[in-house]
Amino acid sequence: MAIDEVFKALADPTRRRILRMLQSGDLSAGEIAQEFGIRGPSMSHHFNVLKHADLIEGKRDGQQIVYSLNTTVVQDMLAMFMDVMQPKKEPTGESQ
Amino acid sequence: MAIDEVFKALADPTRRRILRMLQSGDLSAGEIAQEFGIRGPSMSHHFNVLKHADLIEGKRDGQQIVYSLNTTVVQDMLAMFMDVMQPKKEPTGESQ
DNA sequence: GATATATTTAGAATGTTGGCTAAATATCTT
DNA sequence: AAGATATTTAGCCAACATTCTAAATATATC
Repeated sequence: MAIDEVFKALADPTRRRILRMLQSGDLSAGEIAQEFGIRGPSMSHHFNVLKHADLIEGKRDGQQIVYSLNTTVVQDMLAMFMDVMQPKKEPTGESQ
Repeated sequence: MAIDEVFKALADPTRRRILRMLQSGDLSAGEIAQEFGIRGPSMSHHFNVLKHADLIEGKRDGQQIVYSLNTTVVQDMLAMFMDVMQPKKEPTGESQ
């Protein structure tokens, strides 16, 4: 887990939002992408950054890639931190 | 406190190291800069980013600007987080 | 007030990032 | 195996970040 990668990954609001989405459960690339006004390839890039930071993990399930949070101690702290800074919402939670 | 500014500020290893240095007490711009192989103006830029993120505060004392951590709740969490990720050292602590 | 020291501001150079489109790959269905 | 759907890879470009040098500002000292 390269600390530099983690902080760089967190520097982007889109990626932080992806992490927050995954806090409520696993989601496919498409399900995540849907919530953003961003094309697939750009989303794919964000997934890659998060994977390299070891913050998420992707598993193929049929045609889709299902992403899940890597919940190690550090990443739990991170989740905590992100909750303090910006609580996640219930319904179609969206802000930043 | 703009969350986006905070995460961007933390994205740079030089700035994280500045924060860690200040965890042990206030330091002047020069004292901080001394520890890095980076010119004054570049350091000044980093101080600015940290100030805008409301993570540090600078007060003039004679010819020098003395910087100190802004220790609010969030920033304490941040310190905690950074300690987990990368404990600070005692003597001429350096690694980052 | 002239000179020295500490820091910042301004502006340029270079590298990185985040978005895009087009094309490739993988899987599923017919 | 042809076509549809989901995702990634490759390559491009504009915007932003990090560093630099030169010059400006602020304070201290002679």
